[in-house]
Amino acid sequence: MEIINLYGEVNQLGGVFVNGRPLPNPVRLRIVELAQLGMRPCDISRQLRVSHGCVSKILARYNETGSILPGAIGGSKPRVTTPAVVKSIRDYKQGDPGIFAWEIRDRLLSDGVCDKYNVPSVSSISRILRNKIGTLSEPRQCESIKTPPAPLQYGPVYPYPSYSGPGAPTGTRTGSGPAGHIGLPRSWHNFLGIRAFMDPAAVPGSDGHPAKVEEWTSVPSMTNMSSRSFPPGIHGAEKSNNELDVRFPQQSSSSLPGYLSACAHSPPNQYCVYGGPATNYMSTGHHWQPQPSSLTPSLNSRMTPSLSPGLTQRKPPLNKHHHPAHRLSSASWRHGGNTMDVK
DNA sequence: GGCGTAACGGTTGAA
DNA sequence: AGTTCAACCGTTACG
Repeated sequence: MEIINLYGEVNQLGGVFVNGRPLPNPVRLRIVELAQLGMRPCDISRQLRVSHGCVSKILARYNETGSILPGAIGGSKPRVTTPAVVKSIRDYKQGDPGIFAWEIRDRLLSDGVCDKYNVPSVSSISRILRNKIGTLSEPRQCESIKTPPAPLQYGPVYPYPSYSGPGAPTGTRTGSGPAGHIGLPRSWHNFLGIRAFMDPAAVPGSDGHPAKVEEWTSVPSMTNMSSRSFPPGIHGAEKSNNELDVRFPQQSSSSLPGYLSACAHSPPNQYCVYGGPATNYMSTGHHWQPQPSSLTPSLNSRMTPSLSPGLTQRKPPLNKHHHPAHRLSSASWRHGGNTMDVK
């Protein structure tokens, strides 16, 4: 694979990508737009010079979640050290300053504060004691000596408090199955595309979080994409991409509101905020707080127009079977007098 | 030829 | 401060 510069590589189609990093939102948006215009995925792939696997994935995700945004990269599973757990630990510690971490762990279980799936590990408890309750007392040096009576399973800690439903883990992780977009393993994902709809106030927009756009702003040519074609309000998201020499001509007829709503599931510095302040579309900041019914976001309701006030009506989900008449030549095509130059 | 997806190597960020 | 781990990414190759 040819390395064209510090950041970008070139795929087989000649498109530039950054390994390990999501495509810029404008490109993702463009993929969905083109698909909604009836262009076949293979043509989109060629047109945007994005691998068909990626096109397929993005469109599948969009169909699934209603969001064009990438998932949350990095980070860890939702913390098990919820305020309630910390409070309990504090209480235990206050009640018995000499209590050991493993004893706390046992008590969390026996008292029902946690279940076996979300009980913090001993090391986590130790860290809590050290970092959050450190001032209470510190007989901790003994903890490494006083070991639990039996080897406890410190394995994965499970993100969902008291989650013991049918899908409860059987010794492995909870959350989604492999590649699940529904039972998303991290709480961010539980409201993929949902939060911004449900709680516009939770979409702070440009709140000072610096968007990590440096790579893409450096990418020489993300295959000629232009921000012109994106709906108002999304422009903030592609701000950085304006610098790209990208050329997409037509004013997009598809406003595709809500495409970017799912940025709530991305951390503030998440690269998905390519363009920084996408004020009304992107939520920054982590939203680890419990999400009501978050495990089963209604994907059917995700596109409910009423959930996206002020935004134009969502288009229906993409049809998997595009009408042949909508096939577009990859050479050039016109929209509103503008011509898309493929090369 | 088009499409879905596993494998792969990479990035990221909380613990 | 550095490491680990598990999430995600897009590309590639295969069926």
